[in-house]
Amino acid sequence: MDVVSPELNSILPDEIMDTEAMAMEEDPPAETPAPSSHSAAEPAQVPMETEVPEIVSLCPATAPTQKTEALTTLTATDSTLCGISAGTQLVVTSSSPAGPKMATGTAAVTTAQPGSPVVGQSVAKISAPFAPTSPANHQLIINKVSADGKSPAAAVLKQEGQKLLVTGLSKTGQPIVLALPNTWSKPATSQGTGTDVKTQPTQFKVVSAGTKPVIGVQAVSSANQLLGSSSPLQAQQLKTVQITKKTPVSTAGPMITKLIITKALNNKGLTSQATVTPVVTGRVLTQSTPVTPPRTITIGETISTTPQSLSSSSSSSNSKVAISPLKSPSKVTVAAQPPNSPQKPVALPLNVALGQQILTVQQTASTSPAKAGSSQSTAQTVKPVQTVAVGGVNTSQFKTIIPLATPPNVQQIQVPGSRFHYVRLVTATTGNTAQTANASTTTNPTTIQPAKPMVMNTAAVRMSVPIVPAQTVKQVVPKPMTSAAQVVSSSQTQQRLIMPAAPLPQIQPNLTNLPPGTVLAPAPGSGNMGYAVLPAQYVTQLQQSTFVTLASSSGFSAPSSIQTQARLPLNGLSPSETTSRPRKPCNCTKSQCLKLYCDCFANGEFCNNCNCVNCFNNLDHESDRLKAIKACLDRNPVAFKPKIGKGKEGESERRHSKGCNCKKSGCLKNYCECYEAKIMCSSICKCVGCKNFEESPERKTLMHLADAAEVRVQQQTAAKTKLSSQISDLLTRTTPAISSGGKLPYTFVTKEVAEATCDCLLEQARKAERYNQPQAVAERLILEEFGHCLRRIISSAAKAKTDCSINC
DNA sequence: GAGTTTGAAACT
DNA sequence: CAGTTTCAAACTC
Repeated sequence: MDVVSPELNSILPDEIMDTEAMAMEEDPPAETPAPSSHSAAEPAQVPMETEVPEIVSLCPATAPTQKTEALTTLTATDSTLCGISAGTQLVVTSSSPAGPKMATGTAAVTTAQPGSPVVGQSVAKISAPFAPTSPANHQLIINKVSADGKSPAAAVLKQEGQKLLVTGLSKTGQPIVLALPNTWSKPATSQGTGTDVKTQPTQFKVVSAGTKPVIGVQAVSSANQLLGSSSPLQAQQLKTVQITKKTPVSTAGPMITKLIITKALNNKGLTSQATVTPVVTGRVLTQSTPVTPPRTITIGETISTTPQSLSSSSSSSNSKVAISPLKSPSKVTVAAQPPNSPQKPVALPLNVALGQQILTVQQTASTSPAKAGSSQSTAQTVKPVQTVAVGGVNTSQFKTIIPLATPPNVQQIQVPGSRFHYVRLVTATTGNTAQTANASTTTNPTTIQPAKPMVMNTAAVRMSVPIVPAQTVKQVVPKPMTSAAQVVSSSQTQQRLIMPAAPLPQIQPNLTNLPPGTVLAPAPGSGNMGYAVLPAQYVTQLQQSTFVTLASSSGFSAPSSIQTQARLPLNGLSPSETTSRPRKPCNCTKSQCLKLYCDCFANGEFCNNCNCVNCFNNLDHESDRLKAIKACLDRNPVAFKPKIGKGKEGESERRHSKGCNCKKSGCLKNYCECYEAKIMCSSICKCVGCKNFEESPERKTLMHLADAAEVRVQQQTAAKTKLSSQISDLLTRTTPAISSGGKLPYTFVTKEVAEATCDCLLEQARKAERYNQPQAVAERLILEEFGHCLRRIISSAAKAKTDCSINC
């Protein structure tokens, strides 16, 4: 992993990216969030995975019905509507004309010129001119932090306005709009504990990824800003919205609640210019597009009222999260319920309804004012964090909603189905926050995991949030899913999020070569922003466990303070995952799976179901793993980049980046990395006696043999399948014999009958051999003979049964 | 399954 | 950078 200094972090809006894509990206993402410049910097369009334009509005709302009201009456002082106080809801709504309208509708429409800030409105309005082209990848990270526990965030917003960053444009120009009401961060109570915490500018980060995994736009300002950027990105859309909300607690100081929504969208097919109609009702922002169905994401904090889902498809239960991989309109509702009273537990129901996938996440967080009060600046507990990784159809769409709790705790969003699987974590830091959070991913809202108080540095903490099986809290109730629907979460394994990456030695980040599992973290005591880069494999591994609950807190001051144990399945001990794990297990014995000898490690994966000994390539040894990654990168900055890449123009499309050095194998065995990758050696190879070239007769012979073997295997498999089917069919047809008390046909397979059958089969084999029949033919003859034998046996059995019934 | 071979990775 | 060692996968028996 890499640890990025806060300074670097601050200047890296798009540090999270696919390394490969980054390498291909020539133009660094514009640091400035200016929409125009950003769009200009965007590379050529790439196919969008999601066609659905989205408008995401984040604002607290207690009920959808209040949205309209908030729209019209929302003022800077209107903290009740969008305030952070308990019961408030953050509603993210995205709708398109084609789809069902949201309950809130579009009360307000604001169209802003590119880069033109919207100021003066108490209601945040976002409208970004998006280029007709849409980015393939979108990642939106919004981090809103109000460190000021004394003054209401609303006041700050009112005066300085909110900052809104809009990034991510659909291929068709569909914008992703994020709107936050001015009162979003406004605390219900303006009480400050008198701490030295100063009002910090509301911070939003929006990162969109196009050809790059993430093309980020980061803007931090106290003034209202409208940042819009259109990026002709292609590929996958990843949206990450992280919202940090601080609710000042009279005694404990501000409490920060973070919500992260990551969404990967497949914008393919969108051709119509998205009509952006950002409506900020103070609670709901809606966007409608002519083509795509509306998508609604509702994130709400509710105190007494259950989170209301605006989507009809979403489950009525607030604890359900439905995610639809389909392009069909979807709604995502996330309700976070911070406690008005720090002493009361806060339930953060997360409702996301997307198509057929339904996820239920119940998150409960409680704050302990006493703890916070005792140590205003240091005590902090990890808020419950939920991560939902959803693999959409064809893995093109994903939506992940992760509510984040305390600032140091960053939750990650997994976006499977995309080559960009990295998650950017933005951490809000308020030096003085104490929070106790419990998180549980369960339909049962009552499940609460007591959070451990943690001492954190005043500095922001970045951490990686790998998802591991939860030992304690996770409770998942499988939802009935349609065949097309994929269950995001599995009840088989409990998982939780852990946040290991605490103060780690800073690693000079090489953004172009971020290794898998890279965590961008600030040095202890500095910086507020954190980034976590997760390897793509994490997604795969995490997909197995949908619900992740961060139930425990970890101290970030020292690695040893990590309280949450990574609970990856022990090697070979997780049968439930074996079926979904295509990768070969490693057998490392001496490397601790922390060197490139280990394929798992080299691929950026955690060891899972491996046969390794003394494995450190897991979350239990996150620190060691990070160090090992750093060491590997020190030796070879591109150590984690794919070895097989594009060759020079005119050469083979795929070639080994370094070339092989084979001496004895002739590059015709799997020892050779080129041969193993099924590519021919190239000019950069240093192999001796290479036979792995186009005209090589040995290679051709080998290939033919391999093809023949493959065909043979397929034939055998087909024959076995057919035979099995026949046997099953025969047994099925003879089932009545069982019910009638008769003997089953196989009872007639006596030793003599078996021997006779074998003789028949052998005779067929000899026959085929005599006539030099191919093996396939011989196998067919044998199988056919076997079928004949079975029929005769069954026939005899039936005859015997008939005779018996007559005689008896 | 044990032992050997092989070449990349790591080390000097 | 070259030579050597280590390592784990590939391969053979």
